[in-house]
Amino acid sequence: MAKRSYNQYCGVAHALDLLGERWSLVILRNLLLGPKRYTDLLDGLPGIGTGLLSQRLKELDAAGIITRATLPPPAASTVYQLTPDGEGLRPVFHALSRWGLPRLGAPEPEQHVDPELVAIAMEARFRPGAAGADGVYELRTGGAAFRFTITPERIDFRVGPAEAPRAVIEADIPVLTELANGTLTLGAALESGALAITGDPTPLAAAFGLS
Amino acid sequence: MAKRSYNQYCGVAHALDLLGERWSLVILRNLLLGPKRYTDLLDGLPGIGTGLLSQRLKELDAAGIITRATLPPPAASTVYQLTPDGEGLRPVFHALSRWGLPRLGAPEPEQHVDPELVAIAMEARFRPGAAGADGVYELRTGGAAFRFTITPERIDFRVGPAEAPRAVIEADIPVLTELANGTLTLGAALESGALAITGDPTPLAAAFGLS
DNA sequence: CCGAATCCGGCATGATACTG
DNA sequence: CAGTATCATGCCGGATTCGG
Repeated sequence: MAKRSYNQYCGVAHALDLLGERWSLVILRNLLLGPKRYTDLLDGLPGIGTGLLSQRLKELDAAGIITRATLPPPAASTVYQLTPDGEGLRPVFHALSRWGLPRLGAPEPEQHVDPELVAIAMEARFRPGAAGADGVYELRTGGAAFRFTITPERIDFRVGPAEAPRAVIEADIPVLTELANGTLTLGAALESGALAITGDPTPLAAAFGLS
Repeated sequence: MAKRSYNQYCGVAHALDLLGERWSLVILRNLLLGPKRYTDLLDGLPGIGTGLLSQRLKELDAAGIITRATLPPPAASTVYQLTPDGEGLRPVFHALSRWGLPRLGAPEPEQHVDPELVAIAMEARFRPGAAGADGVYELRTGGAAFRFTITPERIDFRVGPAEAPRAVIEADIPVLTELANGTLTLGAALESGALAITGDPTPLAAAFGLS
């Protein structure tokens, strides 16, 4: 039985044929910060059901968007990660995040709140071309730490702390969300104590277009 | 009964809560070139089924992404159109088109081929910032004509011919698709006669990053 | 414990028929 | 033209089970 398709000669429709099924894009979003194991994916996707996750991973693998890899011993566990084709989806996620974030209010009780998701929102907020912002930084939020590297054209977030970061930025998840959103200025967040930066805030303000 | 949701505090997930159901994004894509009637949407979405189209239009209306409008007499027919929030989705479609187009081969027999869809691919291909490309142009393909207006930051496609365009570009749909894709150069297309431009091709080459 | 496969009730989808 | 009603089918979500 053939996969269902929109059957249109159109880049958008074809993208949605590959990515538009329920959970597909959300799974890929969770792979943006690096490889993940099956169980990690399950934990980050409340409600998915193991069978459907398994099926989606197979479809995305068959489409060349993700690969299954086996970590070297002693870890020896299998992980899923984006292929270069999958990495090419980053602009799609940035656009979705920039559109969706302003419509997201305060976290509701039943909502799953995850530090990785706000890291992705920050990645989407990044504006290339800021001068003098290059370097490695650290973001701490919701009990997690991320290391991010800025170059003039690119930003790269990874899970885990940074060594000798140029600056460390720390705030809770809703504050960072409002910041990524443009609802809250950097100045106001620093002044109220909702956000702390150790090191020089100037390059960060430039890289994220914050005032 | 509550709509189903990914229940995550994340801009991407929230966007997909509003847009991720089957057909939603494809319907919105078909509104990118201007308002459409119910039947026009049905014709452009083979396989949707009238009930589902009706339901999706209601959902998108309730979410503030589209509006229902009644044309002034004597037309007096109701059309659906993007709200400003819906217009804000353009970057999402551009990103999806740019990702999906390279994976789209030649049109297959069962695929629905539509001139509007290639116009959207051209819109997605547009690179802002080209100097000296401002003006009104016409695109003719697949039996349809489009008028597009270029400013330094923006391009705007509309259905229908242009008056006194600065240039007219004409080719069939697969050729334009390959061009939007980068698979075919402007030079090669002109030389082979697959594409014709009346007027000056230089500003078009600049605006679309074509060689 | 990790990484699934299987089964099942319920809802979403797709096609057709029908109505204001 | 612009939808609603109905119905068969298949997809989704949840629980359970099973092999490494």
